Amino acid sequence: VVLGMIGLGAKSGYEIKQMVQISIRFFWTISQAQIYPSLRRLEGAGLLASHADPRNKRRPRTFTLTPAGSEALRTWLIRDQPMPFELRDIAMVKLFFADGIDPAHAHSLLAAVRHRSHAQVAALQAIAPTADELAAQTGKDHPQLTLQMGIAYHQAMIHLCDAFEHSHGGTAKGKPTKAHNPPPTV
Amino acid sequence: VVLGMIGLGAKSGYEIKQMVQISIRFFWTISQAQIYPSLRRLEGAGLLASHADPRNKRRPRTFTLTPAGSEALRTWLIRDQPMPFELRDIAMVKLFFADGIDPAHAHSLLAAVRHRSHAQVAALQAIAPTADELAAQTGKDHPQLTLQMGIAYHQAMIHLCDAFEHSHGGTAKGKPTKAHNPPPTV
DNA sequence: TTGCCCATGTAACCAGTTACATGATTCA
DNA sequence: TGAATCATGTAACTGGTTACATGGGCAA
Repeated sequence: VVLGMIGLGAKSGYEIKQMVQISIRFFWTISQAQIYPSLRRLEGAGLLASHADPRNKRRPRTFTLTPAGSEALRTWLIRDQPMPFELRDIAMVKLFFADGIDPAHAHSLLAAVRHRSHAQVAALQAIAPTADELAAQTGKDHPQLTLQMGIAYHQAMIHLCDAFEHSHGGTAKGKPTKAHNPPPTV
Repeated sequence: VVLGMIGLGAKSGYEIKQMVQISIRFFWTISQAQIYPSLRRLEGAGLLASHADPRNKRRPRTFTLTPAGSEALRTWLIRDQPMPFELRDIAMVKLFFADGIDPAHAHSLLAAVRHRSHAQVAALQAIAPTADELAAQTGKDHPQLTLQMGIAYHQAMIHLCDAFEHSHGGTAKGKPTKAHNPPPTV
């Protein structure tokens, strides 16, 4: 990820963090505390070159890919390696066990899940213009693809929440509707 | 998860592991090495009671929920807590950066992702009968819901892979088609 | 001159994993 | 009697996090 983001134009650790935040955070996160040690390791391995601004020491060191770094990134990308799919979602765990609680609470759990997916869709759609712009200007359209995958996932979740609710008596009259609920924590 | 699985009828650590494997492993995993210490901790906290078979020491100790354990599970399920969505998917990371590699390799990466989702859908559909049976016999249908969510996710991935490929020249003739590729590692 | 954002760095911790070790039971 | 499966247990590691610390530049 670090090499990839520098390949896409990130120059400092700080910018890497930001780019992750507005691009791949839906399916990959990286904490700031990992980035700086990684940069040093990659530089030590000859995959990155840093150019410190001599006028001051604290301003962002700018990193660029060395030829070896470009090559390492490329070979990693094309490598046919196992790609395990790892999802950890407490919401789904709770939903799975939700037959053990009363229908009212199960209903608001479902509402919380739906609400969360709504929020995720909104957050992802907010960065869509950036991806579209990138595609229009440079032809790089894979970021659009991964973004759409994120959106599609949460739209599917919302759809299934709705379908499940309808199959359970439609307007649950014994229950406060979601509109009156305090917004569930996400 | 441990309390929940025992609530659903798992009696031993071994059975918990198995139940996770055939139910929630799509969105939550738990390694065997965690389970036994957890069981002891939960028993120490008075949430579980164990009944060792006196005739031999190695046979599965059977655990049951104490009233306090039932209550703890229930309050956890209805608790309005943050439910962060955590996905880590190397495949999506590679796809995101795939504009940096040549179209042929990008294409086979896409094929690998599609193939993986196909496999996931198949694996999930294989356990659908179990969930259906549970719903028919006991009325517990939330496991069906979470299962469908897993399936829907991967179907959406497959759909987007196809759409993306079509938008990129349809039958990529410069490329071996997926049918001729060795099955990509997953 | 205060406060906020940019930017880097690190110590301490921790959840969870891999790998290994062991023993009982069942079945061919 | 040997292999496979059921079943439990633990040591060692590790990838990653939180929290804290620092310091420069800029704008009100």
